[in-house]
Amino acid sequence: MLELSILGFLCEEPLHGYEVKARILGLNGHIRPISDGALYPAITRLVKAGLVEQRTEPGSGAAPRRVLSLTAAGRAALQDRLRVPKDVDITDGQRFFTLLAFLRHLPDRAEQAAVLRRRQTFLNTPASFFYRDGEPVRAEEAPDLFRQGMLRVARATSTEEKRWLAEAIAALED
Amino acid sequence: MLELSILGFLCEEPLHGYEVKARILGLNGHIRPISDGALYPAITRLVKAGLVEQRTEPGSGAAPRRVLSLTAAGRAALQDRLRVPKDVDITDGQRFFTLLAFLRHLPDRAEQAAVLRRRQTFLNTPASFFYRDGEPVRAEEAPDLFRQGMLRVARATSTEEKRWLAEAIAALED
DNA sequence: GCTAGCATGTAAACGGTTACATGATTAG
DNA sequence: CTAATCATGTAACCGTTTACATGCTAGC
Repeated sequence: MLELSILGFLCEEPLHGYEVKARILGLNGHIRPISDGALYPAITRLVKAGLVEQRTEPGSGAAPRRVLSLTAAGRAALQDRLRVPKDVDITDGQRFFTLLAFLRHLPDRAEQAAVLRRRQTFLNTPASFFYRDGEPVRAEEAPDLFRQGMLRVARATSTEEKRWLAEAIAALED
Repeated sequence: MLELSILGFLCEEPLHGYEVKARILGLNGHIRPISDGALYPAITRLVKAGLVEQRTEPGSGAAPRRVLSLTAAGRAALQDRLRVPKDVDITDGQRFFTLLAFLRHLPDRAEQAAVLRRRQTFLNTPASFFYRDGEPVRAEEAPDLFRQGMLRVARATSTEEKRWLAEAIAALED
């Protein structure tokens, strides 16, 4: 997931590590700022795998920067990860949003639509949230105030997401 | 987080591991079903910490069950985790929802309201989501279809959650 | 005879956080 | 002079996933 974000941002333009961190922060808000201990090892992995190239530049008032850019292999890897997401990436909202953030880098609109349709299918399978004795729980019959809240918020999210998915898929298939 | 769920479910009634797993599945839907490799070690940790007691019963048509129940220390630990959630628990939606699921086990309504208020404060701090150059990005000006979708869904979620929080806090302070 | 569900567990690998470490520049 | 921001990195630890392992019962 972190690797996907790094590849995604580098696909737009070359950046140094610190900038990547700032971009990720801007995308997520300050929910879960990414830590250095995750970021720099991830970059090193991508460089070793030949997906990212680096050249060192004098830093603007600080340590020298490692300016990173995507290689051809890196671009291909990014597109693969977007095209063939793992099931987890489709079922976990958090991950799916990260995927969405970079889905524009998939060149083919049909392939973009296919990813959205996978998510749509998941959201439409029953039992994707909050079941009790095999039956979906309605907000009114939730055992307490707090679970009622969970249900309300979950329902609002899912409703809006389904609406958007339908519109977006239609638009991609214009 | 897993430990919180285990403590939370055991607070309602004694259960064996397999049942706990089923409850967690019912709460999350089949998004991220919890794995055995996470569940059983977590139970063992809680037993070692004296928060959970176990007695073995013959299984209904299967291996013998370890029936788990909360100790007094376990109940206290659950309430502590609910009362004094870490910042992560408040800022991460996923974690906050898990917390909500068991918040009814906090005996004091004022303390329940305090937890909700912490979440409310977080949701109202600017920059909690999707910023660019220090400015919040509006859905219309998002760079592409997909990020527009992210924003729409995020906004719908946050709107509904804020509305519910306001109502719930008011209700708790009746 | 086989599959599905019940029920428990372990070991390796992975991805991430936390804490530690360094050092330079700029603004108050 | 001190805090914030820029900029990079390592090491220990932690919780989780994935894969492996076992074995019983009920229904097809």
